[in-house]
Amino acid sequence: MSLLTELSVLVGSAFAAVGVDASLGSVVVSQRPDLAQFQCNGAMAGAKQLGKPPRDLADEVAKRVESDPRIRAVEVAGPGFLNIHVTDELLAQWMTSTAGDEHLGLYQSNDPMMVIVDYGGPNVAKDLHVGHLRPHVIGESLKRVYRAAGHDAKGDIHLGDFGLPMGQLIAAIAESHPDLPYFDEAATGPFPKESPVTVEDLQVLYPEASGRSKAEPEFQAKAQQATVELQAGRAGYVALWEHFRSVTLESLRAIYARLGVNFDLWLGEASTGDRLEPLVELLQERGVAVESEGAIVIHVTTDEDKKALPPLMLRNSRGGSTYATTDLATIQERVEEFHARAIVYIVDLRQSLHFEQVFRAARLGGIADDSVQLIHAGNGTVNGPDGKPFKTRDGGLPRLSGLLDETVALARTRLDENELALELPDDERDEVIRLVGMAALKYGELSNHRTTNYSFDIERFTQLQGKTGPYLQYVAVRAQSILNRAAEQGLEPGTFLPPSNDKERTLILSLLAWPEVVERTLETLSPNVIAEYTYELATAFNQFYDACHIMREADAAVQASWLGLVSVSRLVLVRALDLLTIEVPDRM
RNA sequence: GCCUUCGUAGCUCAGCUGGAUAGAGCAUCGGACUUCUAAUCCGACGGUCACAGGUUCGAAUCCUGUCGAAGGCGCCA
Repeated sequence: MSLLTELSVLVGSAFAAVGVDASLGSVVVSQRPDLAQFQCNGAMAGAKQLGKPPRDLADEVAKRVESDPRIRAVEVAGPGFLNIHVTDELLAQWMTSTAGDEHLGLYQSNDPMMVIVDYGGPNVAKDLHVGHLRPHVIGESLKRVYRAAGHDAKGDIHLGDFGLPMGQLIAAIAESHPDLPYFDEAATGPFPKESPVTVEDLQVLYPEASGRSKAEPEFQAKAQQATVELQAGRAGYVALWEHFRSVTLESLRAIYARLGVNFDLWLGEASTGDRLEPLVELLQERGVAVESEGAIVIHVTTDEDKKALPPLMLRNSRGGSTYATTDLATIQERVEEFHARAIVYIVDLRQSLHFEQVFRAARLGGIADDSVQLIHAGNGTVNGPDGKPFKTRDGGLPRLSGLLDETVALARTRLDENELALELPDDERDEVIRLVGMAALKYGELSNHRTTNYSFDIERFTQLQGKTGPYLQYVAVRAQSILNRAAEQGLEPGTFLPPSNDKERTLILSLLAWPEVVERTLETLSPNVIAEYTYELATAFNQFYDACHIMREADAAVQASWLGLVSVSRLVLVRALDLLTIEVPDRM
């Protein structure tokens, strides 16, 4: 329950009483704060149903609503807007219940779902680059939002550890180090525990091998052969592949620790290996998968399509699986083993067609029925500050780890320049700088809508003022600082009094809007809704802070109520930032 | 060629699924510190929402077309 729901119920019953649908009574935060706190636009639509002028209907509803003791005033404006003001007492009541609620008013789903959030998808042997930032941060955020709404969400890294690239690596190493035991066809193991290659080696090897594969048909054939044998379970190849996987994961874990990204499942494409054959057979039995031009495909076009979609390639003409196959098998795995009721993919929008094919195939083949939501929550691309695709001077993509270093270094420069946090011990200050850097980066990322192609401008993101991560951390820390100071004087947050000025009212209204913010984030699957909100809340708090000098307040009851406001403001802000994967230091 | 997404202030972006006078940040100009952390707050300037039609009480939002941008289009992932 939230204040908005309570009001919607009230206004809805008034609509029902005059003979139209109660759902017309949906109350939203006013778009004109100068005119009202809340508004309802239902009269315009309802008037059509009743065949009477909207203002007449609005007047009737207003009359019923304004007699309610919780309502201070209702006005009808324009074509039939209901402008609603609630009593200050109601606001105080809601602050009391919000402060006493461990979820701070957030709806907890009464039908919790198992949600698998698939984000990241880094590839074995490839370093993370700037482009990986988006899905990782958005995915981690959405996973937390699902949890905050009472769902059981798991993040799956879905490692790219399958297919031709693996064969290319094996073929390359077979050429450069033919004496290694992994290449003895008869060998069954055990093989050395130590990896023959480091992750750095792989990062050099992979682009080479991939390039050669395109240019040299002979090498390509070897790579394809190795891929097939690896998938068939040749012991030496499997052992070598496991090394690729483990050295890659080790380096990934380090960077995820810095980023604050946590996966619950460390599965990959290859973990579906045992499912591929039976899946293809099953889909053939069901008549969904058919032979075409030497391959096995699933036709996914429907009559409603303007243009035929390419069929999903289940097995290519060489007998190999594609990533469509593994993605389909992964859906099966998630449904059967994890009982997923929603699978959310945070993957580049450019893969839209692929997911459309896979989702349709999953429905057609009965892999996931309609009780399982399949969602491609695609993300846009990252551009450089010039608005063009992000590239380094040599044309490559900047490495993510380097980018993190750069960001933290810039955060340090900012703090140094402004002579901030100088009183902190060195190690604490270092940690603050790290958190400030990460906040800058993540807020810069998440304040954009998920689908936009945004300009990555670290100079702008690390600004300490304006709509940035560091600003939001600062506000939360400032709130904490007041609470600390109050506690030193033995002052505690107390009973919420009805607000006595507009800054206070605005702050309370902002705090009480939090449940709908999370709700809407879940509807749009875009964390920028929360990012936008944190800035609004922070601004409302700062205005309150500016207008109401808490420590200097003479009236002890008012002071205690204000301290309560500070406390809840800080809690909501910190919670909201946590959903954006942003951490707030104790002081800064 | 076909399909998809996008085009909002000088710059970077929001815009709560069709509502009132389209909002922020940055930049520019001006104001507020004997401070509960000024990393703040207040004000000013800045828009034919790419363009043209249409749908209706009402359109940045929905439909059609034009121009422009990015991306995708069976055996890579």
